[in-house]
Amino acid sequence: MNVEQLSATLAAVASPQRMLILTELSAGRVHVSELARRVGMSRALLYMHLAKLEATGFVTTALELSPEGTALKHVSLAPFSLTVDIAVITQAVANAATTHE
Amino acid sequence: MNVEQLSATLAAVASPQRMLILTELSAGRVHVSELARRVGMSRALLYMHLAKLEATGFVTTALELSPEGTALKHVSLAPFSLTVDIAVITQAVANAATTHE
DNA sequence: TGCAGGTGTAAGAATATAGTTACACCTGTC
DNA sequence: GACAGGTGTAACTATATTCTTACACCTGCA
Repeated sequence: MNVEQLSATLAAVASPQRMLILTELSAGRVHVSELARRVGMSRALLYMHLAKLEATGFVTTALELSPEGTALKHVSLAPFSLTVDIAVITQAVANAATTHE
Repeated sequence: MNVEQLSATLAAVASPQRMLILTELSAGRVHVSELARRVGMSRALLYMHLAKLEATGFVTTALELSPEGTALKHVSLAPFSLTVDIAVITQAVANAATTHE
């Protein structure tokens, strides 16, 4: 984990809106339109937040067909636990930003 | 810890520049101008970053007189360890933003 | 007096993030 | 066909964050 990755990961979760999304998902997976209604935001905006959460591994998505035949994009919470202390940070800084891992 | 506080805390540390500052401070306390030289940024910009780190408790500052009589603002790393998982987030979301703690 | 080396901040520019609106397209049902 | 309810995204606006520049003021010293 380099400093750019750690920063992106922490930034993804450091948002009240995205914390609300994660909380809503903790009860179980939900499709995008329903999730948008529950958290009270437009689908377009939710897509932006989901893109950040998915890119950093906090959620996963799966496009599936409903029994009625319409496509539903299900969003699921991915298990995670982050610990941030000075050792983690110095380690991330030590890894060059250009390093793959 | 409510969602606003948790968000501010995570956002404070979710910055490559501020991670570099914390790493530099892990070797010991440094005064502001010296720290600015070491991390390669202007003092004005460093003050902005330090304000965020101090507001969220990652660093402490102390204004002291040097042996030569000039004032030096020493910056010290505060011990910290954050754990972020879904329980921490749901708990923060459950606490109203207007709640004090 | 004139530097050198500090502290502290205001004001504006540049950039990134967040949010809105509107569109195209799909399936099933009345 | 028209409608309800989905997915997906482009383009734009609004706002927040980051960064630069410039200033005022202080102490010690040649």
